[in-house]
Amino acid sequence: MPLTELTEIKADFTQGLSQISQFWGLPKSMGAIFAVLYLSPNALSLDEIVADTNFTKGAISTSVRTLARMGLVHRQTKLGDRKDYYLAEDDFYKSIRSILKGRENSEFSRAIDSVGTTLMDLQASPNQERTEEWDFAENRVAEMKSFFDNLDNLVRVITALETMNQNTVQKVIGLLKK
Amino acid sequence: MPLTELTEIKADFTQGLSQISQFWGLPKSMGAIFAVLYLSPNALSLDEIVADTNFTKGAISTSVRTLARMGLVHRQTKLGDRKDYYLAEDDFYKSIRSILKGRENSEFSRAIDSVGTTLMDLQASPNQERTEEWDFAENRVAEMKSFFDNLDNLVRVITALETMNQNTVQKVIGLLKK
DNA sequence: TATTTCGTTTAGTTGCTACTAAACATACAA
DNA sequence: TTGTATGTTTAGTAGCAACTAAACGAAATA
Repeated sequence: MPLTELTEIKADFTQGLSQISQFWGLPKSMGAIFAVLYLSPNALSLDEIVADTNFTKGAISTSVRTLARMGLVHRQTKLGDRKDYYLAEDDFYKSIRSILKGRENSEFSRAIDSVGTTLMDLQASPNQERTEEWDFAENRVAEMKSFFDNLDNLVRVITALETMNQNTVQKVIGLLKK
Repeated sequence: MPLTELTEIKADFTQGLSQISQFWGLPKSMGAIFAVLYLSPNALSLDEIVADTNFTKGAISTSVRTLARMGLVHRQTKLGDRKDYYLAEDDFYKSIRSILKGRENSEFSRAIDSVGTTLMDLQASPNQERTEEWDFAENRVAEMKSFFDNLDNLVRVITALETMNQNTVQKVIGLLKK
């Protein structure tokens, strides 16, 4: 039996995005915030988001700011109004690029870099110290690094795209299908 | 100053993969286990992994099993030997496909599905109940669903690939570059 | 049968992080 | 000035998930 009340449906949708958010290791509140903004025709103030999500103002304040930093929502200000208003980004492809762009600064890239330094450590060894195990490790790490470099390259290209849409994805799919 | 001892270098590498693992919301132990297996020329028993990682047997037991379920490591048994031996998958592209395959069962796809049911709920409304807000929400959710469908399609194609390697990635990059 | 050797399961602990509640800061208005 | 409306920061809490330690089970061996 389908839901009939719009508020019910919205709540359900919000719940769904919260789970997705959680799945990706992000706070549930971020998914919830995005959901209510995404379904709202007009930009919402912080307090309105609070009312729609049942989180506290403090939680919304911080979560909505990181959402804005990720480019998933946009902050608006109206003249003569001290409130901030928030709007959901509705171009998901743009969002993806925006998220990927933030990757350089992250803890993740630092960890990736460590693979590179490990490789350099292994390569820096004088030849007489070489053992089979050493060579094996060096080869393995070299393979991993080239894999990461490949991915990094892919991400770089994607973020550089000025447009990415269904069409782009379709083309990629077509290419992969052979 | 580069590290000189192989054990030091290995420890450093293990540490790096642990962080990466953690970054993706996985237990650090999984990254550590994969690291020691990946650098080992021969398959390792559970106790050997324990010795190399400083985790307890219980933790290794469960983590290595989920790694195996994800297809990132492989369990081996030798005749006349009760021990299990584990080997790291070294084809990362294969690993990616393997991971993506496990996605259908996951909590994630259930959440994705909820977007679809939300859309159906919205579409099931009799026309006289329609409001601007309702229509807006319906359009938005429809857009999101089509985005997810696109992604799903992409993943489906990728998992269906019999081979994926640097070459494939290069082709995709070439296509994206224009 | 008892004993050893392996892997698994369980009960309990720890640590992390999202969240709440409330204090705080800032700007505007009266 | 005091008061009011906003957003931010902080201190504390609660819940969760990874991990430890230890009990358990199962299989081989004696």
